[in-house]
Amino acid sequence: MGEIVVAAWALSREHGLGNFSMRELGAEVGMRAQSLYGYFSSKHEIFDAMFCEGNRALIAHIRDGGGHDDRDDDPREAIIAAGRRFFSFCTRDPVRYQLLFQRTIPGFEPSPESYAVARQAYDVAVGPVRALGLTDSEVDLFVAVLAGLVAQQISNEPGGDRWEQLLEPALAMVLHEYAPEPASVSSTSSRTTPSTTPIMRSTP
Amino acid sequence: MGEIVVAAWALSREHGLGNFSMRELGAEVGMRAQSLYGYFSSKHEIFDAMFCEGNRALIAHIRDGGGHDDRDDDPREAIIAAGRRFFSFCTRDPVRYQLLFQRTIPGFEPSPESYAVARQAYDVAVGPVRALGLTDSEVDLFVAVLAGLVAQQISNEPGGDRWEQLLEPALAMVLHEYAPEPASVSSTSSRTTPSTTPIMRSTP
DNA sequence: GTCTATACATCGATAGAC
DNA sequence: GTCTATCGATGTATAGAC
Repeated sequence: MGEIVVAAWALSREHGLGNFSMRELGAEVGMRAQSLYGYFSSKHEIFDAMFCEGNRALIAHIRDGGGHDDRDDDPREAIIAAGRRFFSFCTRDPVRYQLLFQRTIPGFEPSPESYAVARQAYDVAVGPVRALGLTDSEVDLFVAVLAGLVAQQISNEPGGDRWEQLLEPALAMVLHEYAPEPASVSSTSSRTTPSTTPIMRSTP
Repeated sequence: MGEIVVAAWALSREHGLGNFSMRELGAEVGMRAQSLYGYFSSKHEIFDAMFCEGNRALIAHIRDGGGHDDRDDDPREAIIAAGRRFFSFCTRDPVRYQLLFQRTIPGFEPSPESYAVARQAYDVAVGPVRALGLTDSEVDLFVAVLAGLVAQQISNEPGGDRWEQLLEPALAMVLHEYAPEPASVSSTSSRTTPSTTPIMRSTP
């Protein structure tokens, strides 16, 4: 059962997401295609198991992705660190990224159970940003910037670091623009509010 | 020939990108599936024609997307305007966006001819940002922010404006952070360099 | 639980007649 | 140029032996 999902990931990384036949997948685990239907009632159910497992892996990767760092006590450093972990999670396995965030398999919709895991993963990933007390719109902007960097890296230079190098300055830019200055070091800054008008959203 | 491509777009918008059979496409233009091979030697060649046409449409949309505006004399306003045009181009036709920028059709690679059009479209779209004299990395950041907003809008709220509303503040943020102040209005600003260190890139 | 065997509709694609 | 005929492969499904 788990072995089938592992083989499905392997074949997807080899030939592209979902580009494997049931006969091929069966051969990979020493079965005929028909026997797979004893475990999954359709190919989409296999995708659903992959989707669920991928989101669980994201949760684990964000949570324990590098042990505790003293700098995590600084919420800004925690955000950068979480961003790095999310970025590496996506770029190190573009096929998984495609299944989890692009969802391009025709007709595939995750089951309610798997979708709940995906929502949980989102909450975990976005936690450090929320902890800063930003508005929903500002959280949206954070996530969009990170998503944009990931998407550009994967589609334009898979395996490279051209956009990964922009991660820290980009997140620092958003922090600099929208997060209140930390009440430490020095209070010489005369500015306590964001330098631009707060972002307004129409949909609450 | 053009009629076939039009029908391919229509079917893709109806059933998802590429989710049409040659038989279905043939029926749409009053042919049998086999006759389509007199115009295109494979289904991928149809995708290539769609890809090429989509990029030509992008070039046209960015160039004449709203007549001349006096504010276009201000390079910052020109950037915001170009960003808006790119955003609307993508969100108004998510299937086209998927073909041009996600490229999720298994095994499809655009021909060199079509890819050249795509590069030209990129140059046109990014022109206003380049005109500001930013580094390549800063241009990358601009594009990534815009790409992230588009991706989030399309995948999380197609037809809505939750991320579209972030477009102007987001681009203003990048301008505020990386572009020198315009030499107009007042010179009271003591800051003439970006507030953070310039972005460095490893790959030249 | 997995096998063999068989089936069906559909797919992209090709060959050859007209 | 468009057709008929046909190909191998696919996802899905069922029946029955071991």
